[in-house]
Amino acid sequence: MTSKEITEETNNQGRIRQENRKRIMSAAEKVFSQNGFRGSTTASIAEEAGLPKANIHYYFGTKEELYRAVVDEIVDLWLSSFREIHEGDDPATTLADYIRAKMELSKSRPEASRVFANELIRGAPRIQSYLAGDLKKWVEQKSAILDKWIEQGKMAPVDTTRLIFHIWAMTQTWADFEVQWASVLGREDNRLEEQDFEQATNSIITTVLRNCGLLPLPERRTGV
Amino acid sequence: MTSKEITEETNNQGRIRQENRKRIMSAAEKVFSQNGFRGSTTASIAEEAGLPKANIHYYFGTKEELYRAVVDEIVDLWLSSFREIHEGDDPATTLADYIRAKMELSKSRPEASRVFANELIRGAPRIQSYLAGDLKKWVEQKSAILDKWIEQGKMAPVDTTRLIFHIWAMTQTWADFEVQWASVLGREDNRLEEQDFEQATNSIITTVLRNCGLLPLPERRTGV
DNA sequence: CCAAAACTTGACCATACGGTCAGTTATTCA
DNA sequence: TGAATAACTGACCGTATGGTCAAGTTTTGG
Repeated sequence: MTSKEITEETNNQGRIRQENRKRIMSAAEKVFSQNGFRGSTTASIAEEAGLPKANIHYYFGTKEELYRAVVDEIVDLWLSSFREIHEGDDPATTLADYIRAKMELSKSRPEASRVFANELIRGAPRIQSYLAGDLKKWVEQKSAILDKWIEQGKMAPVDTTRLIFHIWAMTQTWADFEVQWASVLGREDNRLEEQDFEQATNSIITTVLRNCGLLPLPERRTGV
Repeated sequence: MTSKEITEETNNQGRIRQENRKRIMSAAEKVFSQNGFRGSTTASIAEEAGLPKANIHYYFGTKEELYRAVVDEIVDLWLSSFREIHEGDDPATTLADYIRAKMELSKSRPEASRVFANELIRGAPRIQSYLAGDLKKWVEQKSAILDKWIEQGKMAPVDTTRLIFHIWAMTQTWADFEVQWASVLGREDNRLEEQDFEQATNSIITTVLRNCGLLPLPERRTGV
């Protein structure tokens, strides 16, 4: 929610409006995630929301406006999920926690992740300023702290910017491309299970911590 | 190209047909990658190809048919890029080579990668059989060989299936979400540069090899 | 050189789509 | 309770879209 009409956000004021906007945005997130902006129809969003089409336009004017509201909410969610990292923190714990938090998002909000992915694939016409602004700053800040940790000998030297990028790639793939991994793993209905997310989380944490010299290398088996 | 009408594939037979199909499919790949199936119009594909719209329908009947032709070609490309791995091969070299090959594809055919990504995000209605068939088999074969290497003490024990998934995630992110990384890196026109791909490739190789115990852990700096 | 086959395309059609609006019903609050 | 405000929605509109077609032009192969 970008700061707009916050006036009536509490205490029954515009209660119906709030509820219906939420309902419509939830339906829209689902439909947009499956068909992208151009491929989604206001009629199908209305159907998903269980409301007549004109109602959607009553609350959101145009399809573009509705889409922006959905994307803005997702961007806010993304940004708020970025924990603060401080110079004094423990690298291994911090990295593992961050990976867990991102995986939790992939599991709980896969549609949001896919709307975002759709937007990126299309060249991100609507979130350019977010990418080159808030997100860029966040990456620079975080990688600066990681670099400090390296200087202080708290972790091994790595390319910290790419480290962050690749953490995102590995965590988001489990939301965006769920069907691919579920199919390859032979899961029913092409949906991943609780346990798949846990196993993936562990695998990513291990990979990242080993890369940063924060986990001892496992012994190789002695040849059979 | 799925084996269809191979008869007229050489020697000027159907030369015009071949050339125009190629031209249209190339334009279609570009348009589909940006708008997905439902969001792409035959008119915009025609414009991109520099041909009248009716011409597209002359060669490909329906939009659906054209889309399938494009997706089939991409699936073939993907499958053919999977190098054979043999039990006797050297793990470090093999893994590094595979990562380089995948990154080469991300750099040279980003649109193809995005069409594929679009299809996955939508739940892969058209490539389900490929995912659960050829691709599943490929992953099982490859991870079996990696497991053998682990048994033989040639590399450290890791979750080989997730290893493969995460290599894909890290390599494809540079094609699918190029605009995100280019924006965060502050690149002009939001396009990645040659050097970005090299750096990313090195980072992924290092990450994977360290994870498998195939690269010595770098020394930590002694505290400042 | 010629006729058959392949290719080309402007004009057209039915449908789907985003969006509007006027008339109605439900809610709020003094 | 009543009047003002907010919410609701069926019917409608202009445009965009996928697809067709018939009339033409070009290419092919004997």
